Amino acid sequence: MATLKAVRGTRDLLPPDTALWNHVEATARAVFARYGFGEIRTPIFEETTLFARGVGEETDIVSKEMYTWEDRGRAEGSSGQSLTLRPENTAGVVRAYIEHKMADTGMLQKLFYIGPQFRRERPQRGRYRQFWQIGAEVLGPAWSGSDSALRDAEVLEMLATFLNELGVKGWKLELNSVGSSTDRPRYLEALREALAPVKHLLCEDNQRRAETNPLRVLDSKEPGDQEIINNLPKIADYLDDASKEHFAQVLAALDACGVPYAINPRLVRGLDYYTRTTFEFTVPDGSGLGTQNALLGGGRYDGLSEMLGGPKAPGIGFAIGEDRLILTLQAQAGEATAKKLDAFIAPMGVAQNALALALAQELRRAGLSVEVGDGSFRLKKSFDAADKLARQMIILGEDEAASGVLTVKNFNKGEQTKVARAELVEALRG
RNA sequence: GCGGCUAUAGUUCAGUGGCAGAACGCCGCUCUGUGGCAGCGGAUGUCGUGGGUUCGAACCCCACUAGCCGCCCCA
Repeated sequence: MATLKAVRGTRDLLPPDTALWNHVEATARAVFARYGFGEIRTPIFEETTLFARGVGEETDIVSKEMYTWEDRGRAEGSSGQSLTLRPENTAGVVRAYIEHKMADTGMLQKLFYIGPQFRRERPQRGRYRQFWQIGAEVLGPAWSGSDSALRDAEVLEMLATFLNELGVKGWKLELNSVGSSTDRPRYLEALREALAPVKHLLCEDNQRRAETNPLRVLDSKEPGDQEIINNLPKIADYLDDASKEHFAQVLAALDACGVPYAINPRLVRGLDYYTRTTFEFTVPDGSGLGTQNALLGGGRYDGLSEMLGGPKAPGIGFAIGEDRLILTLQAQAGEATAKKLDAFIAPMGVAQNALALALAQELRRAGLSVEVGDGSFRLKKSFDAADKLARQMIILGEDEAASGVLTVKNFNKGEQTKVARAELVEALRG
């Protein structure tokens, strides 16, 4: 029989790596809490329509990367809903925002999530079919200040703090403004006009993009097309006064907070819902990501709620690729080593097993991390196991059982001492 | 979805048509309550899967699967 394996693009996360995952998630929770974010958990699958309308019918994600299936209908023979494993989480959060009438509180909502997302892409390092995102969204009615540039800057400053707290080295923030929902169509029109006469000079990929998604031509790396691209209209020239002022305010607030950034006029993002501020945090080559150097991305989505049939609720959010963040931390810090237990109890002989387990129970209740050996092991084997797993080893033989005084070996100091059972917890803590 | 590279022991890898290998790790013994060193011994395994060529295939051919790299795209 063929051996069963995790399906393509999915993987198991095992100790000791999971400790790093927990550390990253705990750090995110701690940092986000300081900025007033609360956790939201949305379903892992939603109606397909949500993503089609929210993310955009024409995007690669929706047009070819979703895991979609037809659910069973209620009655025999009736067809069910089309459902989809979530390829991203912003649409789900906004759906929940609308469904639970959060707008009616009149308050700004600050929500974060941590969870798996699914996209059927060709797997690669830093790109999996089930991958984890840590994200956050700030949204609310306009009068809650949700469209304020202060929120953009706050989110970016929070991300800088988060990455610094984790010890990510060399990150770079790139940002741009893609304009409001009225600027963007005007710019797209101008872009199409400018591309029309020169389109035949572009490479095949860019010719296709010029048709389907002209913004994408801008971030093409095709060397032969750079001259044409450089002469295309700039989004900055098509921003109205309000959008320009908004972007200027974001930059001013980042300057005030000392968050370094680089403006990248070519930074466009693939999801249809982005408006005005868009951004990306990248890490340098050699950070374990190959060409997938984008650690996280995000932006403002002032019209998303309305696109989903909700009230006007401007917002800004981001998604961190947790898998990529972990790869970066591992590459920058070296291999993770398992944290050692406080003690290993080595019973000398099976006769001491029961007592050894009772001792382990006592120590564990006191909050110590403890492993128990088996009395049938030779002492040498116990030493080997103990040294790998724990900082200290407790020898429990006939003498110790009778006297109540235990032998404690400290591997770091190389010392061996006799400790009375009543003082054991204290001695092991030291 | 497209192109390239790769797949052999737990791990890292060698092996280009003739007995399946090394290092590290693992287990045992020397050594029944004091390890890490050393000596000796042992097991490593469907050579990714399936087919084909051949007297004979880890090796050559085909298909499939998976991983990696690049493209597309994105976190």
